[in-house]
Amino acid sequence: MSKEIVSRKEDYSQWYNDLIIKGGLADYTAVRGCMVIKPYGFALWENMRDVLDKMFKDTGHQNAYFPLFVPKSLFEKEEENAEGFAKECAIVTHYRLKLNPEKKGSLMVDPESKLEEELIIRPTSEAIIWNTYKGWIQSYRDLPLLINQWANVVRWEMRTRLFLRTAEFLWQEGHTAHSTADEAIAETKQMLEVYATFAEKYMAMPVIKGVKSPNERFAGAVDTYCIEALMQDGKALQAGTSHFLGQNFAKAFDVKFSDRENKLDYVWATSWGVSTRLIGALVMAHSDDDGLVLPPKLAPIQVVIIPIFKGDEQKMAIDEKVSHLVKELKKAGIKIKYDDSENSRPGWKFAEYELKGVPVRIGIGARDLANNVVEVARRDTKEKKNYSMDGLSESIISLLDDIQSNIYNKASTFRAEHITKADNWNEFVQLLDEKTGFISAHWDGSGETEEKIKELTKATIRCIPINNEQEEGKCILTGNPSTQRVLFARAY
RNA sequence: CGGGGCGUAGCGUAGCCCGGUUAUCGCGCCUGCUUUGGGAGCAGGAGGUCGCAAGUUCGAAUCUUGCCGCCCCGACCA
Repeated sequence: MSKEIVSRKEDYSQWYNDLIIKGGLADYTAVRGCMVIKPYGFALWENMRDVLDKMFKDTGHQNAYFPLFVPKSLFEKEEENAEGFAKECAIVTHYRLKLNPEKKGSLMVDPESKLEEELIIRPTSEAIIWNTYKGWIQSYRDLPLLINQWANVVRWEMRTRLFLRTAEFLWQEGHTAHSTADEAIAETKQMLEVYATFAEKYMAMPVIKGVKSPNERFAGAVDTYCIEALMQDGKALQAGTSHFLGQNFAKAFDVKFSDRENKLDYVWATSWGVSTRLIGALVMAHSDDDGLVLPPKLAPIQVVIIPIFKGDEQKMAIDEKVSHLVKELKKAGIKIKYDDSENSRPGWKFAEYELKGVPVRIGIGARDLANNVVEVARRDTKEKKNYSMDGLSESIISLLDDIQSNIYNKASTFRAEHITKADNWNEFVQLLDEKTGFISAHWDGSGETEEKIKELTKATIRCIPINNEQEEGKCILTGNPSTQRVLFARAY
């Protein structure tokens, strides 16, 4: 019973923490603001990573790796970017410790070891990468340069939250260089599509594709494209970003190329990334009061088999039958676990795998052997049904597909119900407070108005949706003329 | 850095206001038996610098002061 989780309605934050800690994904550590990702959580990340990595490679990208440390002089070259991250950097100033003469058994920073130049632990890698690209790019023949890196980064946030905002997190960051603005913009949009496809097809999480307002734009970008997801508490979550960087970094790092006419020009850049935050999004998008609900396409365990038996004789008969089933299901490409551990009883296992979000559970006992059936329980609806053992792999595959689309549809319905139009200020505030979710409203396009709305309501412009419908209207706050609605929400 | 709260076994906690035997209870853990189709039952057992330091006192988990750490709310943010 110690593993019971707090209900979502009672305490949303506690519910979220319980899901992650008791579901076995991650835990806090001794390090401030950092977490340890446990094997089950990491297996989930690996599955996500594998899918994304393949999508990147299918769109012509290659992986590489750049240093963790960024010398301060490089870091500060692109001013806007440096300023944007200045307040959340971890900095290496020394390289050696020594015994503390005043306190036996303790160490102190050796003042003699002060670095001539401080090293910034990357909060993002544009600086170190563009400094490297300078040496790689001379001609249009070297372009486009399409590189991705899987790495960890550090952002010294004031307040942290498992997966959503930790001091250190894992991510991928793509950094590309192009000979024309159009090509770079096309790349930015292409990667946004990749992210959206991943979120919807694999995470079963509907997202809105859009462009950030100038206030919310990535420091150093010309345009920031994003995918925005909606969580079950009605708050929005930025799930991925793709930036068109213009020539800002090329100019800051002096990266020029000769075009076909032998004219020198700065290259055009993009960067794009998603992080372990996606795990937080996944957790919040689908889970319920019984625990995690993981989409079959990403679940580390898709099917768990639990034997129910009295005595060794029954156990052996079940083992024998299950070994054939496991072989059959594995052959069909299903990630399966047979939990025949005798340390815990069936009821405990049922609850445990529900907590862990395993999409399908198969129960098998002496009774089932006699009838040539298994009991199949699906995590999303908690429905239980007997399935014939004959052709089990086919029926399980179609069940997994069904679960995948069911949880997508559920999230999709929820989101559709939580995008609401507001046409005046009172309505806007009331919707934010009572209905939550995305509010579609007119905005006069000014940064001050956006800032003011944020101050008054804590809502920010999540994005201006791509291919947004143009419509005459009046700004929700100022009444100034507006040409389109944008999406507001309170966000993580 | 501002406002609030908390630190007692691996986890969650009672006791603190009003100082007094051997620090409470639940989960978990260990041993044994019985169990096993929705988080098992019984019996026995192990496990504690009561966050740290100083002070008051015959006596401190409890009172005082200082420090440290954590959580929540705000500013910041993928």
